Amino acid sequence: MTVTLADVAARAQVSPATVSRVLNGNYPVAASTRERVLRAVDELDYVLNGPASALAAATSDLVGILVNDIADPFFGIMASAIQAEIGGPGGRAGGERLAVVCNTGGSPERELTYLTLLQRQRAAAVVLTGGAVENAPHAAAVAAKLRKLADAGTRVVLCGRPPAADTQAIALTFDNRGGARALTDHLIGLGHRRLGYIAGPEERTTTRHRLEGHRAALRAAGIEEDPRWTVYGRYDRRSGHEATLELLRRDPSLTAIVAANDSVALGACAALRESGLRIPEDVSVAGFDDLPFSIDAVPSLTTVRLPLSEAGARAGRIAMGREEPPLGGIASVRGELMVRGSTGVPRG
Amino acid sequence: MTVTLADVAARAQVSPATVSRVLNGNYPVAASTRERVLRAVDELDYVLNGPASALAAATSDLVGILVNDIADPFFGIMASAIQAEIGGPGGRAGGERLAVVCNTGGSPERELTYLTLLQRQRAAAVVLTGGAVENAPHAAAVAAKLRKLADAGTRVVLCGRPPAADTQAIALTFDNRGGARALTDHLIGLGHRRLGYIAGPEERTTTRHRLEGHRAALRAAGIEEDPRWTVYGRYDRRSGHEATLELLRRDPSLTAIVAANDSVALGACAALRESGLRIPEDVSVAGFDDLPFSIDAVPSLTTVRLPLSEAGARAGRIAMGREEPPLGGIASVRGELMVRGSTGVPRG
DNA sequence: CATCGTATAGAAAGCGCTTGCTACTGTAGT
DNA sequence: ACTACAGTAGCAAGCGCTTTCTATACGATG
Repeated sequence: MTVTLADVAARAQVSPATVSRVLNGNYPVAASTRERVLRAVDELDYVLNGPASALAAATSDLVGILVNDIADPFFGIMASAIQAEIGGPGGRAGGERLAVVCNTGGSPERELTYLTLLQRQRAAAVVLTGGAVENAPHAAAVAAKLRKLADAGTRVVLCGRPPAADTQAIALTFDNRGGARALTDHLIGLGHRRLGYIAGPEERTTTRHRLEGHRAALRAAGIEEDPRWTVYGRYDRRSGHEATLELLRRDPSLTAIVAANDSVALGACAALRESGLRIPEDVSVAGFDDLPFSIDAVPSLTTVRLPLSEAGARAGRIAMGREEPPLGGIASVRGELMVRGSTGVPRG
Repeated sequence: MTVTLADVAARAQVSPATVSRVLNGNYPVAASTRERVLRAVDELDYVLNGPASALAAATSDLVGILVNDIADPFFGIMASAIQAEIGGPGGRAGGERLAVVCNTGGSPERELTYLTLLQRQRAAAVVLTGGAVENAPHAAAVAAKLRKLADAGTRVVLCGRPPAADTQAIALTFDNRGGARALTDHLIGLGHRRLGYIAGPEERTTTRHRLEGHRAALRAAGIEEDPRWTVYGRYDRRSGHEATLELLRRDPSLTAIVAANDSVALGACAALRESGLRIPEDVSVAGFDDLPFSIDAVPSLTTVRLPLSEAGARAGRIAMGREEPPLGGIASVRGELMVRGSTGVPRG
């Protein structure tokens, strides 16, 4: 029923081996033969059987991209950049690789499941994006899985994620600590002394690093932090909204709110506005990531720009072996402070 | 080197056939045997070889999701919902399916390439999202490909995309015409008579349908449209920004601007503000889709809410055969007008 | 006690492709 | 003219799994 290599071979009057070689182009085939084969392929409308080919060759042209939340532009932008580098030419079988993004939803189990599924498919490469979960057993399980993938010849790259110990995985990490430090330094420079902080989920590395940067800035300025000033939440606007109301309840005298990311900051802005507070006259707000919509917020959002596209593109190239990995396999990517309208000198 | 089924079989003292049956669970195996096999699997840390299994069984557990732009939350949200329905239990091999999203970047060629790649992998199902390109040869090529996929047993579902002729593909389309009509009716009801329209890329069905709805509303109200009132662009904020400046140049007397989607509307808002115009006092602005950030815009955006998650979930379920397709294989999903702060009665 | 049905396990034939090796040309080197 | 050797093409052995068909063992049945 379905057309196979053998059918093509018969039609082109050559052996299956020859057809395979024409298709994979890694063995000398006379021009006339090649043309005859290609014509047969065309006439029969032949499509290579991926699984069969992967089985025989012991490799596949699948590349996996793991993201925490595909509905979040933060990941969407990175995934897009990674995929753009991978989809291109340079591979087997006509240079096409199937770059697929897998949505873990931030769940450690799903992350592991997807890794297994990719291992099962004998993926050519895997790129993991986003912060990791700080949970020893899970981290160990992931590390073990990555090691196994690497052993099986799968290239592993981490993008915007801390290095995994005992793994040959290349890591491109964002300097979340440094960015957060710069951001809070900016606020302190404006004169703020009472700053609320809306953190992400407590168990994620990204959350911890950003919070650490924030606290380092406070400490450096000799500001003693009130435990009430930190609220943990999720990385979405809803969380920012709720957390802001909570912060306001705990300490109405706050003059600035630093959010875990831009979406959270937007939610915070909404909550402040509903509470009758002006931004930045009454309360300054800062975000993180500099997603596209941040500049359109009113007032536009002061934030830390992360080179999502650039980092993703680089990760993609490394995954394809088209760019040298950084020395030591680890590179830190810095963010850039973007001072805009949502931060100003505190009232009084 | 790598552990195979045979290794597991040897360790468990059973035949490979038995191991396979334990793993696939579709054949009676004595409890004691099953347990012995599972222990061996565990001890050897065995991972099924996907390609081999797909080859032998002539099916795979891969499900493809095609999106136009993964960095756009519109697609991210849909993809997330689809994937959530697919990743779950219910399939072969432990109920795990690899739901992968493929980013076409809106390019017809890439769309076709991905479809071929998925066909090559013998995907279990394919979900295509987003508007199609209105280009006869390409539409025919896609339809042909979809037909072939269906013939090979791949379930094909279109989500937020017009039905494909001569294809058994199930289609869940958004009622873009109706939504746009309601939106412009609302504006006209407020008293607007001079409305600018920022359309998406001219060749997409979504663009055309929304524009048609808009024009139908104008016609029904007896408003004669000035050709200068329509500008085509892309579906991003930048485009909205540029197009707005262009519209303002062409006709400074416009009192309302209807955008192709929310991102475009946000760009329009920014441009208006930069031009010293107030929203909605001087100019009203309306979007489409009701993405999460739209409610946080200042003023919050009047728009048409599309049930992205619901439609995606349904498409996912249909793709998995867990829900009956709609009668006739086609269903139209309606949007809901969300009247918010960005629209008001025109000045004067 | 012979017969049968049922539950469970194994043997073995592929699934469609890749690739190491062998075989056959024709041309170049001596 | 004879060997040597590129340049091509074919043979055939798998890759690791699924599945049909067959075999065995048992308890139930007449």
